[in-house]
Amino acid sequence: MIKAVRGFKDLLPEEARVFHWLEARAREILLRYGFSEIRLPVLERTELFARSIGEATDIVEKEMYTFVDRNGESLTLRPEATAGVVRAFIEHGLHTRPKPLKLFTIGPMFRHERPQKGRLRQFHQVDVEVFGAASAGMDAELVALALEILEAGGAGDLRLEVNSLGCPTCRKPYRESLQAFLRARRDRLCEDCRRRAERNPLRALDCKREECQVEYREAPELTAFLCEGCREHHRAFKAYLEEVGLAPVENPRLVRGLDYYTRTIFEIKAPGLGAQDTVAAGGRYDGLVSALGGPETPAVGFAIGMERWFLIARPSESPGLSPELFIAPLGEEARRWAFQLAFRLRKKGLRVETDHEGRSLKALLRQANRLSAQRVLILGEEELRKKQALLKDLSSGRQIPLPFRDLRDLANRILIEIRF
RNA sequence: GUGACCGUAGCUCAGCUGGUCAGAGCACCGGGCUGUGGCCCCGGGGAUCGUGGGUUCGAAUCCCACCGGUCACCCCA
Repeated sequence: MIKAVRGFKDLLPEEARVFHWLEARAREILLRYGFSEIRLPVLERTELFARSIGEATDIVEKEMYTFVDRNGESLTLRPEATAGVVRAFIEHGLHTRPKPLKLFTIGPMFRHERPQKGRLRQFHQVDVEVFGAASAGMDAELVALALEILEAGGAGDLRLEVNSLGCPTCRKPYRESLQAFLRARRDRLCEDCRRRAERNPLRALDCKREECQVEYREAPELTAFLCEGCREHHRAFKAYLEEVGLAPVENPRLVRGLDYYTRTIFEIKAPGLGAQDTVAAGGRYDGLVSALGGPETPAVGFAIGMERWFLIARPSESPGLSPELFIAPLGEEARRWAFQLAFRLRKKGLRVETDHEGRSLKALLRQANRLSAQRVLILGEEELRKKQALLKDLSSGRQIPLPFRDLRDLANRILIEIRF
């Protein structure tokens, strides 16, 4: 049997319905916040991700679906959405649009990781980006937006963690100081942290090992290195949140797996999700647009992981719509009528089901019942001869005769009977 | 990439000290009710027992490898 590729999952009707409902909640709120949807390709040049996410990140080093196209260029299935949005922003000169420019996109992302709860190789994100807004107010607005979307999906019990990564000016001395600190303790750190110390020292602070965390208690904190501008930005960001009653938890250890972030970063976690408890995460990336060749443009964004959101969602009722009428034809001639009736009635906007397989009346009624059809039109040879069909109400069990002159007339009478 | 646990019908599982062991419930289809659903009763279809090796007279049952699933590490949405 050919099975789905590892980490790639089918969404069966019941799940697809919930996903759809979640997306609808997100779109609704995003439009209210003034965002416009853009749709982007799933495939980009590998170089785009290498340059934006960072060469030395796990994503780029070992998690991308990269292949060489027939014409010899290296392409990659997008592991995240921001790079593509920024690429489109630059490519289409969107910087000429009124600022701030608020965009969102929803779709699949691909990362070759070992699947587990809340982590698939093809997963979906609601990705939200704002270009041309430099101040902390927008950062706070996005946090509020993310929380509102998640809650609209029925997610409760969320924890908001924030931190500031500073800007290149203040991060550089911090990085050096941290690196010196790590090197001094080299032999007491785990293997991973020794590696991180050289490649990406910030990441060491996020280590899960108790032994390492003990060492890091004395580690220099970025907060102490923040420049005046970054310090003020972060203060204002938190103040905005507190003013609307959102309580951010300051987490100086919070870092990002993507190198492009500056200043504000935040994560929204949900207990109960297991090890992968981040449902949404984002931050500011003021340097990325220019780094990719666009005009100097401040930007902030975040992404919600659909699958994780799904796990904590409590969808309110959205049952599939049941048929208003089930036509139960008996015999070849009746089936031809049923086909035509269904065709006409559906065009009139009625939800109609019928059967083409020539099943017994008993089977047809069973099917109608299973579909939760409201009524059944029984149309057999006898009814055709007498020009009188039977319309049965499935909940009461009552059935009434429905006399007719011809097919068109029958369709009209059914419509009247059901609509009025 | 590493580790632990798991892998029998579409689903949930029983069988597993090797010898009618290929079963049950649900679901599906049909019959009882020659043209009337939901309940009940009866019947039917559907499984190379994850795959491939090995041990044995004999393996779903024991061993090995691989594949897949789950969770954790890692990483992240």
